[in-house]
Amino acid sequence: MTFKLDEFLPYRLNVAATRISRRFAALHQDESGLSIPEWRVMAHLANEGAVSVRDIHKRVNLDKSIVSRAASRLEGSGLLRKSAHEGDRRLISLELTGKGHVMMEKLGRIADAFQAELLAELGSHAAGFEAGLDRFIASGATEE
Amino acid sequence: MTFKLDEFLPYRLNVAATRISRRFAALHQDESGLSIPEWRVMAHLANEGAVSVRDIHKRVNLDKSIVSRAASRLEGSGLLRKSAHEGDRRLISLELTGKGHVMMEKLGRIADAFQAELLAELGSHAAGFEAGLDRFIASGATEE
DNA sequence: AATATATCGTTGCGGATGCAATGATGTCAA
DNA sequence: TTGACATCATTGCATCCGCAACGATATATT
Repeated sequence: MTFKLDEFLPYRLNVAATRISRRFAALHQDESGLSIPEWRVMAHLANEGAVSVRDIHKRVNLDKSIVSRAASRLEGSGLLRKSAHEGDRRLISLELTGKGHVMMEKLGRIADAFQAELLAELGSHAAGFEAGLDRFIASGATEE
Repeated sequence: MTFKLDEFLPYRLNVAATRISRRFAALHQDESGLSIPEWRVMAHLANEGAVSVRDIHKRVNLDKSIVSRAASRLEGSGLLRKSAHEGDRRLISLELTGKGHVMMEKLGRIADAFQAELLAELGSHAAGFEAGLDRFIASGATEE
């Protein structure tokens, strides 16, 4: 048996992703209480303004149902607002509330600091690592 | 707002890991029917012989409960055998059956081929990518 | 205009996950 | 020896996830 799990890229990638996610969660969890899907929705809205569930679903690698439920929870917490899209009544516009913007202000800073920390850990391997990630992310992309 | 989700390493890492896992699942799923936890347990047993639930839990980044349930399913499929550890009756020895070894023979080849494919996709970035993964994997390790 | 087809968001449901008991067994110290 | 504490595997339970309906609305075709 030549195969070694420890050297298997899918396994290694999964372990690394899990650990990094946990480290990041530990940094913001107390303050934000956001789950990963909630965090992604918020982060996307912070940059994009008013957007539909479908837009987020496509841009942020989350199933429609997950975006929908995350949005409902965030609405319940007063972090975002849902409103009818004028013109196409199938769509729903999601946008951050004032409270949501305040939170994302803080989380953005925490995230930027963490990103810098990770890049420092990568050191000279950062460029190669990012390039590799790009290839793997592109490899399974849902083409449109 | 300076923060961009697309450039955020935890996000990128998660997306890459998910896509690679799906690609690998698509390669072996029809033949094996194994979930990720089941695959990890099998792969570990193929290399290590008789081992306890706890050993796998520590070596393979899975919760005890997940290992336990995966092992029960695999036992039901006739791929592994549970037996009492002589000496310490708290422990349970897990080991592949003949059928399990046959399956891992095939899966090992599939996995090796996929690994080669991924390394080819990384091309010149492979070394940097692996080095980066090493750092991130080490960074959250459960020290002992 | 009327019907068929496509798209959007939500919800149901089966299964997986993670964490905290639980019961059984081992170890250590008085 | 006895009792306190640690360790192991399993199980319960709340939650989350992914997929497949579903109802509502838009678009395309005739």
